[in-house]
Amino acid sequence: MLTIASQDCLKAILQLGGPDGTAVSTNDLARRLGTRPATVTGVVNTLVTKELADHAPYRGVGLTAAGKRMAVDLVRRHRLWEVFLNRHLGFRWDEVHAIAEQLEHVEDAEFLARFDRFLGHPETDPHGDPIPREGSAVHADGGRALSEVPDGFVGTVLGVLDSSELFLRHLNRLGVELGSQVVVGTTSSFDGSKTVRCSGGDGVVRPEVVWSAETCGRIRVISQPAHIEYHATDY
Amino acid sequence: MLTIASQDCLKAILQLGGPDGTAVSTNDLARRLGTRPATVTGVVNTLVTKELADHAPYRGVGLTAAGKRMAVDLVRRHRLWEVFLNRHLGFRWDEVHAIAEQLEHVEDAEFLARFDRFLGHPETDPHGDPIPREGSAVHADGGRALSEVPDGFVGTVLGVLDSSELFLRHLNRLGVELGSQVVVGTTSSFDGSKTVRCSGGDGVVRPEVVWSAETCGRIRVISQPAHIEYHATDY
DNA sequence: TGTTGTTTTTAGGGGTGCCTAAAATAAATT
DNA sequence: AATTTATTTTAGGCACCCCTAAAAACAACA
Repeated sequence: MLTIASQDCLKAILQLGGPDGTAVSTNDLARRLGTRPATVTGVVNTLVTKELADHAPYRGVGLTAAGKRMAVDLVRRHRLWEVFLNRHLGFRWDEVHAIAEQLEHVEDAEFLARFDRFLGHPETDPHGDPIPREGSAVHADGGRALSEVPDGFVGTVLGVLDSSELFLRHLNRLGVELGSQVVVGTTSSFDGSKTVRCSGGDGVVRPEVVWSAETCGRIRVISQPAHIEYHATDY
Repeated sequence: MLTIASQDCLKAILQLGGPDGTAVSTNDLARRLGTRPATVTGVVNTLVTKELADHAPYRGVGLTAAGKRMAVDLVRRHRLWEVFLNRHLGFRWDEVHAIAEQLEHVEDAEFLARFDRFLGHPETDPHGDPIPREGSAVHADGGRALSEVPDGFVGTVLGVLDSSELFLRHLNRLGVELGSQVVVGTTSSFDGSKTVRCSGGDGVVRPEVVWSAETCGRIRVISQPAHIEYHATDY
């Protein structure tokens, strides 16, 4: 049985190291976990003892196979809870993360199996991130960043590359949701910002507005015919 | 913020001390918490420091007003989770307790408010125990033990006075559920056992069987007309 | 009252997770 | 290559929770 601090650390190593398992610095871990580098060293040592992590001093931390399995499972639980919070309790996508943080540490296998069934075996969380199946790895995301698409692009929002509350609240203000249809107008060669026309989840199209390069770089889209109607009143 | 061990201790003091707040011995607490008396003394000291408990050495432990408020809230959360596990995930009443133990420590107020609404503001848990409203005290149970009723009694199972897995599984074997109709035949003056005819939640009546005094003393019933039909095939 | 037996606390020690401050190492710059 | 800067670890403390063993307090009974 791992302590909560250890579990959080495991998950942070996975998330900062990316899918290929790049070694992560204790400094970055400390920032992510809201603690001090010295503390991280301590927690990492306990993980190394349990053979869940590798640690070459001054070279960064990585996960062993067993560690990765546990971390992925933690991500799975976290995202299942996010689905519950969003779909059944009506929390917005910028609110679900913090609460799921508390709930993800429930370990009971039978509970998780039934909970997953109750939710209908969802494939993605409210941010569009894939929910790994039991014992499997996190699969690739699919789609690409909105900042990469050409002018005139028409597609759908699949997910975000930044699930921070700050960014998600920004998207709420812009009216972007998962499944929103987007139509890109032009890109500024000065600052990379784009003019975008976007529909909400209800299909209502908003006037064309400018999205910053920072925003576009964090929105994951897939190209596909959009069902956007242009209303005369928008002009 | 209290640690989980402290919260468990707080709840145990409430439950062992009863509604009137009788002082509880550290020995009893240790048994209930699955730990040692010396450990309990330590945890209780931290609770006293936080002004959540009173402790007169060798005289037992009690709760302050603030401590009781927190303990009742913990009970409330525990029972809400039990309702979810039973109603939405299909766990039996003997299974819900252990899992709810893990879930009850989630503190987020907004989450709890919405969770309660999602469940439809339930009044009792799967064992028939009342769910205290936010900030309120646990109300009295109502009904009486089956061991107290006269021969010929007809009534309904309101709840149990012992929610241990062992006892609940015993009731499953007997086919007793919340809302079961019971008809008492006769009582043995030798060992206090009773002959009882009982219906399941589906209304199907089983043959008359003998329930031990131990069993009868732990089932809470209320007198009311039962809708039990006597089938000839039972004889 | 004194003795016996139970209950409860104190004493001492281990593990984890958190901190700050200082030392050690690595990286960057001159 | 030497020095400066940034990163990371070690060192030393504190709090909490857990244990066992021993001492102290209480309760019951002769």
